[in-house]
Amino acid sequence: MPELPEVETVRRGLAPHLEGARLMRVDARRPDLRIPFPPDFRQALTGRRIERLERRAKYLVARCEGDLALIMHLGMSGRFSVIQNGQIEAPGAFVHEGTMAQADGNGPHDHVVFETDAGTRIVYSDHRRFGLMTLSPSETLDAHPLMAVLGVEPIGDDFTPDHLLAKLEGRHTPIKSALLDQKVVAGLGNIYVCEALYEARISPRRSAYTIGKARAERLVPAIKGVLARAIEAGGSTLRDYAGADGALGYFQHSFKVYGREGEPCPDRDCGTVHRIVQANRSTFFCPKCQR
DNA sequence: CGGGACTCCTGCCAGC
DNA sequence: TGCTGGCAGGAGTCCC
Repeated sequence: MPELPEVETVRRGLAPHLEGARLMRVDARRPDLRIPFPPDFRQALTGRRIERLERRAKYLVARCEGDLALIMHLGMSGRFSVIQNGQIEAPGAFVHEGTMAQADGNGPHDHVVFETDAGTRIVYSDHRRFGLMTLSPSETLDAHPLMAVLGVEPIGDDFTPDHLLAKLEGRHTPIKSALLDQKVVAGLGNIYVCEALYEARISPRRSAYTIGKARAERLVPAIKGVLARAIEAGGSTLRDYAGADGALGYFQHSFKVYGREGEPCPDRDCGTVHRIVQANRSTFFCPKCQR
């Protein structure tokens, strides 16, 4: 369940190890994750230098020399471990169900191993295999089918109340579902949508097209604020990382409503946090103050 | 064509 | 105690 802030935290943790490094060895231990690895995956990447590690929505993109981009998605359980001199030096990036042992590259869920010219091993583990890795020409990355459908970045200047209103026009789906649609805004997941709607005091059940200007002007800053604080928390986790368990991710943060069914409305103490199911996903909200 | 249901996958945990 | 079924969900696909 990494959402935008967790992916950004992973990017910041991996960038020092990947940017400027050359991949000396690339090993995919199985034919696929959520989608098959490209047939030339290993061959195309081996020997190539990575210039930049970028993030687009929940995707990581390694921009390589020679017009090649490596597109990566963590799915729900994807994580990276960085191993230097046989020791795990940097966080494994993301753990969401308790604490798992750091990947050493030999575990049953260690699916991809990169080795750089600095002698660093970067191991991608993903026990549910909802993640993916694929390749694209770098120059036409935005036209890649996975990228072309994505809406604007919620933390960017293009994400404004007016932009959101235009995207929601005519959409009769609940606002909760609309915000999970990566075409509307790219990078939100179940948890931060619940949190942002709570902060903006908007009911997750409200039809998207009825949001209106005033609510949109609360919702957009709420989304940006929730994400910014989560990125900040991830950053401090990275800085503080000192060889503990390497766990990064949601469960270092605390949420106001997500997972808090039955608890009192934390900010306004006006009601109780309820859990409902929308589009097969749990939604947590306070029916008293979210309208 | 919009929108909801379904699907992939595996670890975990409540409940019997 | 040990098994089982349900649940978690990102995002593509399918169907009404």
